Amino acid sequence: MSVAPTSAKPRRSQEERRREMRARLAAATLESLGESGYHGASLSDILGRAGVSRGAWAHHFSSKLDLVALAAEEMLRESTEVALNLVPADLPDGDRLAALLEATWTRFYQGPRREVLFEVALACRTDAELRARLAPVFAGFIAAVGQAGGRVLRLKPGAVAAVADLLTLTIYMLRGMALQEVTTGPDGRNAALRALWARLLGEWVEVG
Amino acid sequence: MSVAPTSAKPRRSQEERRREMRARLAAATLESLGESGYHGASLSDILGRAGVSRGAWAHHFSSKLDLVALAAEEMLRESTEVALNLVPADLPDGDRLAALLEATWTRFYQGPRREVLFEVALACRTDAELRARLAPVFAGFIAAVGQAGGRVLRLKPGAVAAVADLLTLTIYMLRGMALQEVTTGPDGRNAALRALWARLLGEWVEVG
DNA sequence: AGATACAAACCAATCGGTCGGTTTTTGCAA
DNA sequence: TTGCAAAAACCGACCGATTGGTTTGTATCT
Repeated sequence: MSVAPTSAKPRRSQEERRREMRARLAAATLESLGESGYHGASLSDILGRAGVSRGAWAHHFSSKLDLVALAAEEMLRESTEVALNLVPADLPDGDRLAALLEATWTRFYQGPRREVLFEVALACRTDAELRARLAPVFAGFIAAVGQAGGRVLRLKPGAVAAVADLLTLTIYMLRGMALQEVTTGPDGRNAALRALWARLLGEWVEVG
Repeated sequence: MSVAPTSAKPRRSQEERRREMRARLAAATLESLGESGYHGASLSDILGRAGVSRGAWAHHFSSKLDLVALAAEEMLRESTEVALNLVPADLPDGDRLAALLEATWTRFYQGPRREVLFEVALACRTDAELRARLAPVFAGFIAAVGQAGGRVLRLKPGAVAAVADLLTLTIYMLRGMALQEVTTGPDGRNAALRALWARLLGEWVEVG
């Protein structure tokens, strides 16, 4: 009787294996990066989380940096995707500008991704090789945010500033706020500050 | 003939020795942190820069964290001092708000201190002991900036926001801008953005 | 004399990375 | 379809280098 594999015989294809292994390692890397920081995310720690042997890792990656870079690239590319697919129609009526700001905040500057983002960005400063690999992806993300913002926002008549500039200021502001929360923990007053910023911003632009 | 010490006999007092040694180590620590990041600032690297033996270090500090914390504390306290002594009279006439913003930028978010500040702040996230030691000093710095700002800025009639909130938004903005430059290098366009922000801010507050 | 400041050899633990060997999948020839 | 060798996936022991930290001994100051 040629039965189907009973239990321990998944018979996965090599490509399937490869993809799953790399994904598992990348996920564990992000987890370790977020939990222990770039400084504490040792290879042993990552491999332990992923339940992957050293040999397997070596088979798929040429160095630790190679793994970290891939994980960061994947995360950034996903964020870029999200930014590009931002559609104003999804926003509720009423104060749409505030809603947009809030959406941007929760999407990009909250949750475990935020910690990883800061860790990796800062690590790029002192690691030329990592910077070389991630710079284009970072740039792509920034460009996507700018593109989405320019598509969604419209300058009010009489405004004295360009949409792109106001957008950059907004991103800087959110980023500084996020860094604050990374260091000191979440702070409820920041939500009020975002609302305030939306109100100020509303003097110059509107969601269209 | 009891001559004065000819050359290799400085005869420094113990307190003098102690202070100089600790200062030298702290300076080397900041240098290493700025150049190599928290991740790369090893004890060997620091001691090498300072030209200090391992034994001497151990005599003055109980651990690496002890040294790093002291160095960061000193730097933050100095910044706090600077913030507290901020006097609007020093500002030139003309666009005083823009001048104030620019002064804040160059004082706190430019130069080697900035890098160290980010490295240490981020390290605090994943190192509870470091965070415990530096949290009060960080808080003191923030409070000093707020106090100085509140003393220098005056709300214009009809403004809809509190000075403190606008101040916090400004700090967040500068911080996000600084983080950008940390990762991607200095960018001339940011100066124009600061000028723009000063103009927008001028709608609500004035330097008094 | 006694304490403090400093130096250098030394230590276990951990780091990223390598290496020989085993298991699983695959492509091709019989 | 089956047999089988090459290729790819995977494992864990092992490696030299480096980490933060200790220890033992000497010089300098009080």
